[in-house]
Order: sequence, then C-alpha cells, then structure tokens
Amino acid sequence: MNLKELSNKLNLSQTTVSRALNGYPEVGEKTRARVIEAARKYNYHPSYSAKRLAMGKSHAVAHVVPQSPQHSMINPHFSDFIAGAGSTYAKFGFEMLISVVPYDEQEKCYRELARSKRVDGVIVHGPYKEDPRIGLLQSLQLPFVVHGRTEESNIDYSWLDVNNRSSFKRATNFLLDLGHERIALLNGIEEMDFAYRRRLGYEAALTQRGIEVDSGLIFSSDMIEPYGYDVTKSLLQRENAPTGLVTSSVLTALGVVRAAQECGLQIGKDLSVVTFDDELSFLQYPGVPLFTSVRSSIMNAGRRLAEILLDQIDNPDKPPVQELWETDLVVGQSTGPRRV
Amino acid sequence: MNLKELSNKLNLSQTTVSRALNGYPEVGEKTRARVIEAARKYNYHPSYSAKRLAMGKSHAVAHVVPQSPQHSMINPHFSDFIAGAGSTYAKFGFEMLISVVPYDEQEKCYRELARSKRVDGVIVHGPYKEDPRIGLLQSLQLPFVVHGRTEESNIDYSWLDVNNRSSFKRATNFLLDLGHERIALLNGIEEMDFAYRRRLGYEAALTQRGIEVDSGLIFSSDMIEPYGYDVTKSLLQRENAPTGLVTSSVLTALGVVRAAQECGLQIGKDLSVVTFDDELSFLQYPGVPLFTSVRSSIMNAGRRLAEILLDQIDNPDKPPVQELWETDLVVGQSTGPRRV
DNA sequence: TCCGCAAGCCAAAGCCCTTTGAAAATTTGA
DNA sequence: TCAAATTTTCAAAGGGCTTTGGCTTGCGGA
Repeated sequence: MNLKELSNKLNLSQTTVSRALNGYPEVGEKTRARVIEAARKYNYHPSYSAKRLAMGKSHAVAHVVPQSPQHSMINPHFSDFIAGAGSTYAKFGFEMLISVVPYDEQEKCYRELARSKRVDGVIVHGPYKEDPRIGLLQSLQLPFVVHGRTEESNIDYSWLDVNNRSSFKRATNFLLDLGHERIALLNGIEEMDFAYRRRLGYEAALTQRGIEVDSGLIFSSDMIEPYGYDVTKSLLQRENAPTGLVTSSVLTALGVVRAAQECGLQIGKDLSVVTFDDELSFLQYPGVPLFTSVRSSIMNAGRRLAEILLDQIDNPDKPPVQELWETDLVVGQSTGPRRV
Repeated sequence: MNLKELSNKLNLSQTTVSRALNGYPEVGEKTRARVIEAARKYNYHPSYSAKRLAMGKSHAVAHVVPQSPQHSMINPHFSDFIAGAGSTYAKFGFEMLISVVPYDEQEKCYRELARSKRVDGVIVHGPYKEDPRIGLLQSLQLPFVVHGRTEESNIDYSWLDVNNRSSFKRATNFLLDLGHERIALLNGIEEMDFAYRRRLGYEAALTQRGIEVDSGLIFSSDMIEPYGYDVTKSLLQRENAPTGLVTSSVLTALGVVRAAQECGLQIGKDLSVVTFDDELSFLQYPGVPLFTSVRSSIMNAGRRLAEILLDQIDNPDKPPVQELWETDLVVGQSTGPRRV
C-alpha cells in the first residue's frame, strides 16, 4: 500500500493525504481523521527511501568509530554509551549508523557522510585536546555534538562532558583526607582531553596540600583490567609503595583489586582505591558498592547527547548546547584511613 | 553534481552514464573510461537515497537489540561482536543499523524493518532454545543469519555457533583430569540456547565419570563480574565447597577470582577455574593468560556472520550456511591439581 | 446580491537514480 | 555490397514521497 493507492481509496489527492498524515494545518479535521483511520486500516506506512529522497533528510545519525589494532574504541564504555543514544534514536524514529573505520580514514568517512547526506548528524567520540574533527565537521556543515570536549572548549560547538577535573580533584582529596599521601593515578590515554583534565584535577589536589607531584606515580593507558593489574603489581613491589590509587575506570580498578589481593593486601584497609565509575550497566549490582567512586552514567550521557543532536538537527539555528555534568561521590568499601 | 548534469557535460544519456559507472557490459570501453574520468573530475557520487528508492535495496543491515532493565544485551560481548561485524560492513560499503528496542517490541521492529525495506537483512542475537524470531523472519522474507542457533538447528536457516557443548565438556574434563570432583557451573541464562548446550556439555563430562550432577552447583545469570563474585562467595562458605569452577565468561571469572582472593584462597592452587573466553578485545594482553579457558573470538564471529549475511543478500537462492566453530583450550594460571 | 478571504483540496513538478524497450551506429558474413 | 547480427546509445517510465502554486468551496461583510 503506497500513498497513491491510499489516496485513491479515499478519493483524495496524494497531497491531502500526505499532509493529513504529517499534521499540516491546511487539511480539515474530519478529513484528517478519515485519512488516519484509513492509514491504520490498510496498514499504510510511508516508504523511508522515498521520504528521504523527497526531503533530502536521512533521519539517521552516525557514530564514526576509529579502530586500530592498538586501541579499541569499541569497549564496554562505548557500548553503554551506544545503548543510551540508541534509546533516544528509537524514541524519535531515527536510525543509528555505526561506521567502524581505520584511524586514518576518519576524515574520508566524515566527508563521505556529509556529501552523501546519508546522515543528518554525527556524534564525535573521544576528543583529543585538540581535535581536527571539530573543524572538519564545521566546514562540512554537518551537524554534530561531541562527547567530551577539546581543550579550547570555548569554540562554538555543542558538547556534553563530565567535570573530569573537579571529579578527580575530589577523588584525590578524598584519599588525602583519609591520610594518604602517596597516591597513584591510573589514567586513561593522556592525549585524550578527558584524561588530560583528570590529571589536572589530581595534580591540583596534591599541590593544594603541598604534596609534590611524583610523575613516577602517574600512568596512562587504555582503561582495561590488565592495565590495573600490571601497574598495581609493579607499584606494590616498590620500596615506597603508594597507599592510595585513583583510577579512571572500574575495569582498571578491578585489576587493581586482583593484584592487591594477590599480594595479600586488603582493599580498603591496606590499599585504598577511588575510581571513576561510568556506571557500566553490566557491572551494576545492589548493595554497598565495592568501589568508592566519583560517578556519572555514561548511558545517560549517550541518551542526552543524542537528544541534543536531534534538537540541533531540527533547529540548525539554535545556539550550541554545552553541558558540564558534575559527578556524585559514592563511598564504597575500597577506601579507608591510611595505616600507620 | 547529479547524474543529469554529468550526462549533459558528457553529451550522453543518463542511461549510459549510469551503466558505465555501474560496470554494465552494454557500454563501449572508451565511453566508459571517459565517463569514469569525468565522474572523478567532477567528484560525482550517486545519491544513496535515490539509488535506494530506485533499486529497492538499502545496502544496510540491522541488529535488533532487545533492551530491558533486567538484562542488558548491550554488553562487552555484544560490542566486540559489533566491532567485528562492523569491519565487514565497512569493507563492503554496507551500513550497520542498531535498533535498541524494548523486549516486547521486537516483533514490531522486525516487521517494520521488513516492510519499510530499510535494511536488506538482519543478524539475530542470542537465540533461545526455541526462538520465535526465526519463524517470523522467514515469513517476512527478510534475509537473516543467527549468531548461535536454536535447539532444532536442523531447520533451514543460516547460523554460526561455537560448539558450546563440546567446549564445556572439555573444560569440565580438564578439571576432572586434575582430580577435581566437585565442580560448579556458572552458566549464562539457561533460557538461551548457548547456555543450555553448555550445561549439557558440563553434565555429560560429569556423568561419563560417574559423578552425579548436583544441581546445587549450577547457577544461571547474566555473565557479569558481580555474579561470579556473589556465587563464589556463597559457595566458599559451604561445608563441602567445590574445588573447581567452570564459568561462561571471563567477566564472571574475574568475579570468581576476586571472591576467592578475598577468602584467602589462591586461584590455581586452592581453587581452579576454567572459563569460556570470547577473547574480548579489551581484556587481551600478552603473556601467560590468567585463565585456563576454552576460547573463540566473538569478534571473528561477528566478522564472519556479517560476511555470511551479505552473501545471503546477494545470492538469495544459495542454501543456508551453518558453521560450527570448535574452540581452543588454552592453559593458564587458574587451574591446578586438586589439593588433598 | 456580490465581493473578498479563508479554508480545504488538488495537479503536477521535483528529488535522483535504475531499467526497459527501442533506435541508431557499427561490425560481420556471404 | 547489402542484409543480418551486434554493439552502443537513448528516451521514457518507473520508484514513492513532499511541496509549490493554484484552484474550488463556503461564509461573513458591505
């Protein structure tokens, strides 16, 4: 059943039927009711392809995911984000398109997306301190929003970020308050803006207390379990091992726990850990949380960012939206006063 | 630049230009060369929307992801799978569309996808022992392939599965050979076919050695870290605690390790663990693996399944493809002989 | 009674490609 | 050399929707 057939059945023109269905005002209310009823009865649904061709809109959004053998963008953090964004898209009838491309083909991919009008907008993941994608997308006139932000966040584009700096300052302070002085940072990859800011927060907390930053206690890597394990293992073998750790992800923190326990240390007693917690859905469970953490749901971020993007697509002239989310500090079992 | 403009520039008809570009034989070689050259020069690319409308093909594949508050399909296993499938799609110029929908709207979603011709095919995730989606998709005439299979795998559809039964039999046997007799199974959700088969394998191994299956040692849940932790914690408090465990995912196994260490037990000495390992990309690291495991890359499965689907789309008349992958047994540090 | 103005509806053009059926140009074969 | 076969090209008909511009109604005001 297509528009033509439906309008024949109704003895109306395609114009009127189309307008009735799409809520345009120039059609009488009884007519509209009749049309809607008929559409339901005959199970009419407009063809997406035709609609897109006619309107020059794709009703789709892309996530371009750079993939390299070294760094996998497709990780649990990403998938939770996608789950959130996906639910927004579903709600508004948008499609989500995930393009997995090699690092050096990203630009090509964006250009292609813009040119082909295959999508109405994109979400940019994991921005670097300075990120060429921002300028590229602006020049391509392709609506976009950024998960995170670049160093010069005053540039005019939409982003949503958690307050990484304050979160890590707070996390570090929490350990300092407990008496810890040698505190390690297991950061993400520091070329990325979020990790850079996290480090700043960590350093600020230390400096404020007059504790010198020890670069030997700062690590940077993909936020996975073995990373936490390996670093902790080697840290604990040092003479002057840290008594507190701040980590960038629960995954990493799990590695820390494994290493500590293997060394016979009790988490929360012999070693304290505060982690950033994205509230990954597959790690949630009821009860007192294992980890003391600063937390913010990455799934909610996905949901919200998608909303911002869709809004941006509908209203290209609205000013950019920039949201900075604060995190919650949740005290779990992984922290305790420094043992003397 | 659209087709019309390009053909005007060339003083050719749209027909000829279109055919030249799409490799049809009824166009002279010099003409074709001329057309291709011009297309490059003017940076002409056909419009996807128009192409789709004209051909009734979408060059896209959907993954319908049921989402509920209880079970999150979007987990690290899924995202690795997607990464694999995505790379295949990218290679062949297909789009990947992820539809996150509530459980009870799946059928509607599939019907909608089929009706609207928004995609040329779908990949079915996480089949149950009996799965209504199979019949639905067959009746909708929408090409599909299944990751895993249903109990009656002789039905005529394409699937790719790992040999869950033999893998778990093997894993269990490995523990039995080490002298373990009380072996727990931390399975996935047993309504799902893969978990059902895993249990069969586990039980078969025990029975073959004349060990009675103790249903008190069998657990079933989403394969996450806290699950492994909780179950292990409670198991170790029993009088007659198991000395060996078989788990369905490395995530769960990590929880097992955490619980065991917390109880002062050493993994590989006091407690042995064999896990199924999907080779999740974010958990890979060099060196002797922590876990003894039966393994098969879920990312490769995604890659291959996408290939099968695309092939199926191109050649609808080819018979279904059914692949059963065997797993590798890799010995790590998590297993050792039973202590007396 | 007639005009003007909304409100309601319509025909047709436009979006941009593929594909059919046929014509024109070229080559082949006797 | 000319008809037949083949190659090359084309005009036009889809595909299914939106949207422009214009054409009817029906009604209130003059």
